[in-house]
Amino acid sequence: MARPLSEEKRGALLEAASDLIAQLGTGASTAKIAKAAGVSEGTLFTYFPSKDDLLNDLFVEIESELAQTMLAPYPMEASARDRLLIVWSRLIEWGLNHSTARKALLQLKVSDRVTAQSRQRCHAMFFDSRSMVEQCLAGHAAPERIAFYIDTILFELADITMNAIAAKPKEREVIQQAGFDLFWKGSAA
Amino acid sequence: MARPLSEEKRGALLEAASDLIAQLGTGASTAKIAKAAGVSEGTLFTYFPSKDDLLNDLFVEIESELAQTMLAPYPMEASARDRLLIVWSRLIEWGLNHSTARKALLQLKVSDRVTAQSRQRCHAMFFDSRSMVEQCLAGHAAPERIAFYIDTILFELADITMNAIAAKPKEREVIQQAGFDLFWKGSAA
Amino acid sequence: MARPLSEEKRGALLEAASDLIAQLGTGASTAKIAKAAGVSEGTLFTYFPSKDDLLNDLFVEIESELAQTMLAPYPMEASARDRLLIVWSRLIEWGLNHSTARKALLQLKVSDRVTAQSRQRCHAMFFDSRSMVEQCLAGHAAPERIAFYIDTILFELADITMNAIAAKPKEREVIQQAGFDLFWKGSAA
Amino acid sequence: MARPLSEEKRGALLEAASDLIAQLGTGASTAKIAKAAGVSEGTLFTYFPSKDDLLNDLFVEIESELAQTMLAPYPMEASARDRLLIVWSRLIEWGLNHSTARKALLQLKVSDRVTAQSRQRCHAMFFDSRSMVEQCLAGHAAPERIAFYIDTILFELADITMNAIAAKPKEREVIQQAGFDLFWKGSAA
DNA sequence: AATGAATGAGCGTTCATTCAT
DNA sequence: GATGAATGAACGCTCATTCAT
Repeated sequence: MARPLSEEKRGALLEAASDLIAQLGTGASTAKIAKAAGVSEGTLFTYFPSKDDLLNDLFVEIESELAQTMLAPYPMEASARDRLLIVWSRLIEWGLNHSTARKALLQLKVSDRVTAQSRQRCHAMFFDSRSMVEQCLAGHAAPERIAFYIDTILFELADITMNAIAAKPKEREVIQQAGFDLFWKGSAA
Repeated sequence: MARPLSEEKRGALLEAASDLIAQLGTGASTAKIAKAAGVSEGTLFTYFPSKDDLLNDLFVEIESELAQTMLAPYPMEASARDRLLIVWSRLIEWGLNHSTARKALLQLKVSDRVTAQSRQRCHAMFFDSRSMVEQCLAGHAAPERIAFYIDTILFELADITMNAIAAKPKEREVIQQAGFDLFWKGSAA
Repeated sequence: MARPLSEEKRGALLEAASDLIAQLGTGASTAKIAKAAGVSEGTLFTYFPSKDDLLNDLFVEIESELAQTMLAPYPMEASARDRLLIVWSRLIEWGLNHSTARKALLQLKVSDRVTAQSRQRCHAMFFDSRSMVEQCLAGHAAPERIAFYIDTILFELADITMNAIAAKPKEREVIQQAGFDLFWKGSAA
Repeated sequence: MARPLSEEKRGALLEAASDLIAQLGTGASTAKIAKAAGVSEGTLFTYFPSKDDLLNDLFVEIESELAQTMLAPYPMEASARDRLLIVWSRLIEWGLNHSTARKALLQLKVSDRVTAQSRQRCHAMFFDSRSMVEQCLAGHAAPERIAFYIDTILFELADITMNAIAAKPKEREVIQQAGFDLFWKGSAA
């Protein structure tokens, strides 16, 4: 009976990959990643058959964490705007608390080594959150534009806003609010 | 005397670099770029002392083209909204007409091989366009947020919009308008 | 665990380097050296982090072998002149038996890629031999010139002598003796 | 009628080559040498068909200058020892006054790109000086060893002595004398 | 004759991956 | 399962030399 794969090592590898990819881009070498994770070069390949697999798994892992965060319960009695504001705040907060992961994600999104399939898988993980936001926008935005606001604008606008906050951390409150206002007012029918 | 540097070859190299970087990221090899440009590997380095120089020059080149496009005259008698709509349309049109350049730009922006200095140089090239947009927003948006709307939101939102259009080219008109509306309504005081 | 570094391969690399550097100078390529050693190009760099390291290690290695040879016991009852003659003979013999190593050494000494530190390390390895020679010269040479004779003249004169022998191997005995006589008589007070 | 080759440019190229080879070894690039000489890369090759030719011509040039120096008249009435001392002094003085040329020479001697023919040509240039030294040693050294002393020892010993002086310039007088004494006393029959 | 752009082989080095231990 | 030595194809870049100007 062989030794089982250690979840701990897998995690260390993903974290090391996240750090190094954030820093150096997807060109970060497997040797460096393995070393940063405290395992040998060969071990990386028992957890991820190839570097592409590591990249894709990392992408899914990070998106998955974000999706989990978004899934936390929302106060159902709050107004649509207020619930959407919570979505917005969670997005921003997660990004600021996971800035390396976010940087890594940026690199991964832009790389053609992350497959369409991985992207699709991640998209699916946001199904519930998406539905929730859909409800929030239901009475507020033009129905035919709702898909555009959610799928195209919301997350990307949050990303932009986070970049602005990252550049001027002291103005976080103001920028965060300005970003939300832009989205809310801009999406009004 | 001797043979003069050929602007044609320089152009071919930049174009080849643009294509391959759009496709493969900044990891695209100088050998491939030279081959695609129809010159020998060594020749690349007579035009660009190093790959980093090529990357930076390409970045500046692309941004410069975009900046030129934005600089074309605007009808001074048009309303603020209409003039901003022209800005928006030019941005989108340029992006759609130069989709590889835009993809390459995306990769370059995300790479730390493009220096702060190059980014600064490009930022400066948009000074006039920026002033113009500032005037458009003057009576429309809250004064303290105008900088945020221009420096952080406008171009990035256009990028997002272009991505959406690229994914669904048939809905171009609709998406382009939805993006503009979001910006205009969202930025109203 | 894993495969241990093979002392055999390291040796083969150093020997191949010695041969090729003797022949072609320090410009001998790592690819040629690896091939001559029967390992792949990459393997060279698992044994020596860089070509400079290889060069320095080789320098130290060769000097070390020579130093070992010189360290063999000397008949304590022999006269100063006779003991010095043994030093001289060992020097010449080593040189003739290791003519490629000696040629390589010549190239390495002349290269600025061999660091001051490596040279210092090697100098130190001859400390005991140096002391012995010092004793031999003690009653024979002018005290203020002993350092000059040892540090500057002895080894270099042996080198010159070896070159002469290499050019006319048949006259080895005569040349070897002539070289020694020059040193012994020339250094007399 | 084509433009004649300029002796000035040829000289500048040889001098630049001397400097750079002294500094960087024979690996110094033709481009750097041309630049240092203030001519274009291509021009180097109208004066020297190949880098090997440049190397060989430089070797001959430097040796030739030294040979010229040695050829200056000697006081015929002086004793053999005194005349030999003049030879020795000129050798040392030339070396100290032309330290870059000497360093370059060292690199060239050790390189297999300098052909046996070039070496032979240089050897021949010292014919007269050699005869003169031969006369000086005639009544002093064992006849069968005179060739060894002249061809093998004299110049090389001077080289060694110069290195020692270069390392400790303040002790020039002492070292220069010690070197000569070693040669004179060492070569006595 | 002079120039320097053009060339492609070669350089030292890195890399993802394999496999003996 | 874990290790890290082994591999050889690429990589970015340099070079001696050629040749259009």
